[in-house]
Amino acid sequence: MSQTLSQLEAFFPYRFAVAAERFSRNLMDVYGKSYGLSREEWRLLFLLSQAEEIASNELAQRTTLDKVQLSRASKRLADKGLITREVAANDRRLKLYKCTDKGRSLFEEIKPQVDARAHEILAAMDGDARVALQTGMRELLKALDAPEQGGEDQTAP
Amino acid sequence: MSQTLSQLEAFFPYRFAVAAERFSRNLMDVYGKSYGLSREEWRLLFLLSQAEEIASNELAQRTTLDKVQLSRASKRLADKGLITREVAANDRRLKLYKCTDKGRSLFEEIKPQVDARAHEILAAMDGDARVALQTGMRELLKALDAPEQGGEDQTAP
DNA sequence: AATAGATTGTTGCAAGTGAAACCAAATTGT
DNA sequence: ACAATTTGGTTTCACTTGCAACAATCTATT
Repeated sequence: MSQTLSQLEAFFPYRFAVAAERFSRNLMDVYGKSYGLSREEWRLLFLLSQAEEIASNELAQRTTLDKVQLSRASKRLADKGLITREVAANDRRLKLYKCTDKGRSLFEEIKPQVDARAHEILAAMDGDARVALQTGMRELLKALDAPEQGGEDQTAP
Repeated sequence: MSQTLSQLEAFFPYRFAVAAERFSRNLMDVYGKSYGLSREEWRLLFLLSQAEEIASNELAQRTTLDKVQLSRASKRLADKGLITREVAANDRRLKLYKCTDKGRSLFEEIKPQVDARAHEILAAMDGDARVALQTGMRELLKALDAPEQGGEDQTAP
């Protein structure tokens, strides 16, 4: 039964990365294969479908997308007619992103399927383990957000 | 303090992916920036540094690397002189991978640094949260490994 | 033994990605 | 008001990645 794991398989960072990879890929199958959205496009559409209008500088803070990814993903979404992007009137460097009706309705179509798939995976877990995972993840995110408690940059400028 | 999260930020799969991405990137900084190894190369070196000799078909099972990734990563590692790969005598389609002394000593040099970085991040978490994360992750991996309880493949062959 | 089929590793090509360069617009300092 | 710096978005270039075709080798069927 309990076959011994290789040291790599026992290595927590590896297990973490593998789990995340599989989980993510599982969901990508839903919005990717069927609807041709990349992960960045999906995230952006997700965000925009809820807000009326978001400026690019706001997005940069709220997402893990850097400006290059944002530029490319938004261009593709705009080409597909799912969002619009127009230059802001007050600051013409910025762009204002809006979800079109088409984009919003596509999101409404996809979202339940993604939820279902995620739920399907998590439902296979024990209830206690599920909450453990969620609380653990929340704390990990805090730890990753924390100001790198000193050990980050040893080189002087 | 507790600013309301956007629905995307509250979406568990998103949080999971972000956490994994940051965590992984943090470690990649160690073996990547300083030693020029890709994640696949690092994993392969990790695995090979422990075993005497591994055949490619074994590797396919034990890793998340598909055959293309394996071919490319192993070629690069071989070019750097960190591993050797020779065709198996009994089945000349297969290849046998071995870690060279150079590869093993490089691994021994990097591994503690990766451990240290991982520990540094996890140490910023509360102890309870840390074990919660680990048990949750273990159960999630089980759930992901599980025979996809029905909903996976609806297309008949 | 010979052909058909399956398995394995590599390669070619198109699409994607990251880092740096680049251009446009705004802000600051003089 | 003008030049210098800063900020934001796009583009370019080199490199990686995923998918599919490919060649090489083994297995099975006749």
